[in-house]
Amino acid sequence: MIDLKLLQKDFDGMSAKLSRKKVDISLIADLKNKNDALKIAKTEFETLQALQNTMSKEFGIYKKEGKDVSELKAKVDANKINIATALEKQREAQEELEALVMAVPNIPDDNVPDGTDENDNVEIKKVLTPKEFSFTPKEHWELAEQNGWIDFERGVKLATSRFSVSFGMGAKLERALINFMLNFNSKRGFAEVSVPAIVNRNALKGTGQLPKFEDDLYKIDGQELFLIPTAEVPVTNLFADEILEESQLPIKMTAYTPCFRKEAGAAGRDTRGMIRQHQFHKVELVALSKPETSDEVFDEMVACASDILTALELPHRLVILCTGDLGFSAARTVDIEVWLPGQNTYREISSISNTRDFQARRAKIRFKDGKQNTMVHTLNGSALAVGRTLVAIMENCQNEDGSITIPKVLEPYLN
RNA sequence: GGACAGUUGGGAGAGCGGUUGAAUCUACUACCUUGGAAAGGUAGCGUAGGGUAACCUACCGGGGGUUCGAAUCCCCCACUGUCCA
Repeated sequence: MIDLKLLQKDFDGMSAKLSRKKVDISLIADLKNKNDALKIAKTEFETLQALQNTMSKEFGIYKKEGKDVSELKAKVDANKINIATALEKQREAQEELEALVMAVPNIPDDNVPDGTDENDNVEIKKVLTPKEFSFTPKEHWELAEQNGWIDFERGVKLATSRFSVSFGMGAKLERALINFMLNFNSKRGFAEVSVPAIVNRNALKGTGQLPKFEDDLYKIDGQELFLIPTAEVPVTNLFADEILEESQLPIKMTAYTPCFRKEAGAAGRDTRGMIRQHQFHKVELVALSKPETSDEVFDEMVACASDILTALELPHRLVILCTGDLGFSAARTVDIEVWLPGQNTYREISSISNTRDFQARRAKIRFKDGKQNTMVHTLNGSALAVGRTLVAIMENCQNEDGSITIPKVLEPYLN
């Protein structure tokens, strides 16, 4: 959630920044008007309420002293009607404002490049050089089937399209990768947590998936519960509604969870293979930090994810997302794209975001900043998407006969 | 699935329908005391919004109701605990 106080103070500055993210100026103006309207409605209600409170107290005193209350009661009854209308007005204003503000995305950092889509993202650096193949490298689905690692048809049989089943070394590698990544992240100071894969509406509001993106989520029928699209949701919300001690920060966590996405709007994209599945494994990094150190923590997270790929000997590049490609909650995002020789392109394998205080304000995660309470900064990033890592290993480590040479760092995890 | 009990401030734990945002204990912070500490004393100590300020408003699991007035009474829901099937 954006800071409404700041909007009031610096409307022009804020709307200029938000318009970089394609937010309609008229919507921001509307937001400010609604906020002002709410303030007026609130003041009106509170004045009436204060009067009512005073009279009610008098009423009690009158009764005690045995005085006649009929005149006072008439006044109080009359005021009661006014209060009811004022309250109703305030409630309406509140609801209108909330509906609007919950749908406004985060403000991009000043140094995020302008752009309309992923083509305007800016490469920061490349790590490791893709190796030359003396043959035409195959795509991962071909390798996966040839090695008997992944069965796409049986996934469809059990569920529906975009589900798959891993067998043998494919299944083992998934497990190995999860363990390897969790250990790697732990060594970098991210404490391991294990969280529910089902969360309530409130948690999803806290991190920004709701109310705007309900169509992307799997909802449990008849219950206000959803399958998580990412561990970011439960892990970030661990500290919702809490006021942390300054000494606790930064809190750095890592968690493995399955992730579930409807992939609404992705029809026809990546239908083949396991790039885009409805259910996938992911190891996530989440951090809460003081505002002044969140950039530092962000860099640590990017380095952590990138170093995992380096350890796996997978060539990749870092890309900073432009304003048009930035997610709803993010102020700044760096994507890590891994090289896929079969597809002859770099594909996203990790996305690391600093949401500043956007999620913290929604989820009410604060810390004691001297005498006052201040919103923390929340950060999240994949380290890494497991299925896509497996894809990258298959394509990068393939031999001419279709066999795959497993990266050395994984050996301890496969015995 | 059924019955009963509970949900109050960081923790523990009071609270008759009226001046209670809430006793008390504890924790915490500052100061006094001390050579230093302990003990003791004094003061402060929930969150959010509004106001230059005095101060005002809201919040006692969530939602609704009764009442001039609700932490307190009624209804619904959620959660926790105990017992039963």
